[in-house]
Amino acid sequence: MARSSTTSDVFNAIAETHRREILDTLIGGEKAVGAIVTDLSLSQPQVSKHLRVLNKVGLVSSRAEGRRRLYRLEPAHLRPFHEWLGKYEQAWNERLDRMDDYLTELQQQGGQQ
Amino acid sequence: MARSSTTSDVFNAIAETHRREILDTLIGGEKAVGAIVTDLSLSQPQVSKHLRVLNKVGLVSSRAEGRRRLYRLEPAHLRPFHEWLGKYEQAWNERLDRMDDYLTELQQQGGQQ
DNA sequence: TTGACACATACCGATATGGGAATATGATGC
DNA sequence: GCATCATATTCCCATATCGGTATGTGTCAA
Repeated sequence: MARSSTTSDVFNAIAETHRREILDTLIGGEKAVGAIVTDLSLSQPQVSKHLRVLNKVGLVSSRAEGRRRLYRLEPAHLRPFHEWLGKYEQAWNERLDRMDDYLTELQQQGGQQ
Repeated sequence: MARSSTTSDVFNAIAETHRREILDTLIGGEKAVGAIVTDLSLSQPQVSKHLRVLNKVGLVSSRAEGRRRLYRLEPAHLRPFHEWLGKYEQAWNERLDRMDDYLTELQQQGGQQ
């Protein structure tokens, strides 16, 4: 059965490292598929497929320019994340003291590497 | 091969609907496994396994109390997600005008249902 | 029309995942 | 020790997903 709710929801869309990288590279602005391919050193079909997923959930949109296809970020569709995360802000603040532990932990990890 | 980076990162952990529900139900405070099972109408092994994943990425912690095991939320570990989202705030603001389109879209969807 | 270029799709194999059923572990009370 | 309760773990199957390779589709130039 695997991941019950299929890839067509936003949370699954960003679960993939490569897809997040694609989104990251689009922060700068519109980009053609080929540009993403060279930027991230991924295969062309790989990129096309990931873009398809991102497009399905609305995180990117595309427009044709000649024989190229320009993709752009649609940050408004990051909204579900903001809203979901918002629910945790209170709990977050209530246990802000624990944050220190976490940061220390991070530093230790960084030092170990 | 499937999901290349395995379930051991926060993004994958929150990609699952049931895991998000479990996190949601823990916002109120510590809860025993059995309580989660009845609250969400999931099977006990299902809950245990999801908790295991959430625990691995640090989103929850557990403590034993008698023969029960109480899980609590560790919101500080949502930080990677929070930071990732932060990168998009600028792009977000730059294209705040598009937000209107999105909201309109939402309203239309709501009206159609 | 033909060929090159840019991208999308289809098909396939390997792998990982979620869920169910059964069982193991561990604590409690008798 | 023994039975019971609460939870964790194991085994198994069905399915989804990622990536590669090959091919389709559409656009431009000559």
